[in-house]
Amino acid sequence: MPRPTRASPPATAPAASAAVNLRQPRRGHGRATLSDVAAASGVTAITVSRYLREPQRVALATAEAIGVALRATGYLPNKQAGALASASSGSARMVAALIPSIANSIFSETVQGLADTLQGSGCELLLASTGYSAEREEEQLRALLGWFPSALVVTGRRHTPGALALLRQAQARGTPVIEIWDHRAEPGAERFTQIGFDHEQVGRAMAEHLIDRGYRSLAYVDSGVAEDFRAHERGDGFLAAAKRKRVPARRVTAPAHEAIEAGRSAFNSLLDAKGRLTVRAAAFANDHLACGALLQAQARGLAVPQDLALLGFGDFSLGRQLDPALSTVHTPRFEIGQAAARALLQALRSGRSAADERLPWTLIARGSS
Amino acid sequence: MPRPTRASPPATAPAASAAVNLRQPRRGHGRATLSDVAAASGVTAITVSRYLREPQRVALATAEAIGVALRATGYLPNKQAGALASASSGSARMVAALIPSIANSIFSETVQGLADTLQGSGCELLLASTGYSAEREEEQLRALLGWFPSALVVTGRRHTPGALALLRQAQARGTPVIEIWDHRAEPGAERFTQIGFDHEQVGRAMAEHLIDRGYRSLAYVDSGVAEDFRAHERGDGFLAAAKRKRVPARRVTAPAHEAIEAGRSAFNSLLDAKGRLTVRAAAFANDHLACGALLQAQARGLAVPQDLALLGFGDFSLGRQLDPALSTVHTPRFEIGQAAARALLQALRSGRSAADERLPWTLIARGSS
DNA sequence: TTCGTTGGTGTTACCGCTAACATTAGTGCC
DNA sequence: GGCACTAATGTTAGCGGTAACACCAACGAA
Repeated sequence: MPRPTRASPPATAPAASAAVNLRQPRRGHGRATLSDVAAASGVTAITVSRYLREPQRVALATAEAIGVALRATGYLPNKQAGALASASSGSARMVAALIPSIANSIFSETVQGLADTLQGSGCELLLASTGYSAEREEEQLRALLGWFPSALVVTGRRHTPGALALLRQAQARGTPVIEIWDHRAEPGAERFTQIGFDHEQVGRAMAEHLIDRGYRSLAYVDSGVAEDFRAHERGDGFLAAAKRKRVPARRVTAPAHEAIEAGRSAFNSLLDAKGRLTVRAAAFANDHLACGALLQAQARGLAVPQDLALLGFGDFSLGRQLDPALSTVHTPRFEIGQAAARALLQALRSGRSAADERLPWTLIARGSS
Repeated sequence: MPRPTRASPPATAPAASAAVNLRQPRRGHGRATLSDVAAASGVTAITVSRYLREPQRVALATAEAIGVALRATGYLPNKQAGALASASSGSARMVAALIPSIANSIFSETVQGLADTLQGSGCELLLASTGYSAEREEEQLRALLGWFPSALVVTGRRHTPGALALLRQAQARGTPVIEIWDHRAEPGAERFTQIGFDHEQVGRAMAEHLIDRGYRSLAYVDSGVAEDFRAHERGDGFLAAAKRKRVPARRVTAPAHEAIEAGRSAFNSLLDAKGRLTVRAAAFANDHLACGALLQAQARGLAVPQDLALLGFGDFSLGRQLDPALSTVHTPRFEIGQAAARALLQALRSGRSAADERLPWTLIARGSS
């Protein structure tokens, strides 16, 4: 019995005093609120609020009464209100993530890693995809920021000036900002936490692998998606490494349509006017392209890797099943999501910004190179 | 220094007027608010609010002043506050989606369809994955409901009693609830909008296809994930159709690990003690399983489809590239997301609950059957 | 006794925004 | 001129919750 009669003021006095307030009430949405629970358990709203946040601070008897009332009313806290009342310090948190494409298995696994790790931490995931467009990224970022996310996850380190300003503001206010899938030690001013790896370095490793295997005429088949910056950077690294080793190498760009099909057509750009191969080995922006090229090469009667060596990127299941199996670069796509979630939870807890994390990738030589 | 002197009232009093309200203000988060914009443009907050929602209702001169102030302050509306103030009627909307697994390409494309179609409609996507667990679904649902989403998208029509109650409550309050990936004309009480197709019917079609091709001894290789209800239902339909046609058929269950590998082991359960095939044709819960089995069969020197016919489900890219290409059922995975988004936007606009939608699938006979 | 402490709870104000209603100035019309 | 009517803006009171502070009884120490 938490409280005796209490002052008992002119409680709920009808008729008398309240000549005021004949205004139409703003009907709620029908869900139980804190006050409903409070009324049902004979305390005030703040006590229920305390019970929910720090149960050990209310008396045992009160706690039990509140517990009963909570169950009876089926109360679910309104996180909008909670977040509004205690900007950021509350436990009602939302993480906004922006990724180029959800359907792409690369990113879907990253999102899964994020979602799994966020699970149970009291953070919900607000997701948007940018379609590899920096403008869309800015637009979406603006939309997501309206919800006052407690942390931001964006893909890559290239953003429009507008997006960059928004991200910097958020960071300045103490909202962790994490860039995933990229990691580049750049000097420059205030940066964001990066969780990923260096794509130029991967490109170099790809070139070196092919050169080590003895191929002396190379191509990098780049992604047809103009704003797939990471693929382009791998290409930069590839060409730079080839140049350093004085091995001829060129870059061709695949068409932008469905990737396996694009790989098939990309194969043709490795041929000269008479249909003869112009290179001995090719590296690709992703496994789908590489698989398309592999299938096309075989369809034209070429032997892989004798006539043409192929190297992919991503380690998708398809490549493992072909014959020869595709040599490729395995990327920590799930782990990037996990690490981002861990970093951001850590940052939220500690109040300090999260540390960069460089995640390992591996070049897996299978039959195609 | 947790607390200042306190008790000593005139403490730190700035002498003059305000003897009241020496309470510490609840510092905001540093972002510009409506009042900031209002102050900067010489009007009150409500006018700015009106300008943002119904620009034609403020005078031209005022509108211009506000426009300038908006840009100067870099104002971004706080959607939490907006949603709180105008429960549901506001344009700040959030759609909560619950899917079994984001990494699974089936669902990731559906999420992409959802996200793409929601894009620009002023709805943001709040996403959670359940890992194919009904309990986790309920838990996540509870968490997501805290944000008062304007609409709910859940996968399938099987839910825990608790989740069902929550969904029904939400629906009763006017929140559209959409079940995707399933469509089953069941009598029963108040149902939710369903957007998908009938899995039992697909299962029947799979059996009939194999029987039409002349196979007279069948198996359905079910998903090892206990709560992949839709896969089980396809199995039910498969066995029922076989029974009706008096063709022997049995169900085996694949192990729950990585799907291609699981398919390889599932293949073994089609053999008898002496390693001889016990069936002439097998249908699978998904393409990954089927591909694994196909590769394993070929590895053991069997001819597909002469010795064993195989039929998958899902139409993943891998199956198209194998030799023989995998016969399968193509599903409208992207379209389901699109249709769900369209339906829910429509429901939000009209205030009426959305109509069911049965989406088409197709059985594609390729080389493996 | 006196007073400071502590545990448990209530009061007030406010987060940022919008619904409902109020107010003011201008307009057209008899 | 008086009056209803509209356009433009303001005032007030919330939405549902929590921070800051106030209050009070029970208790222990001086």
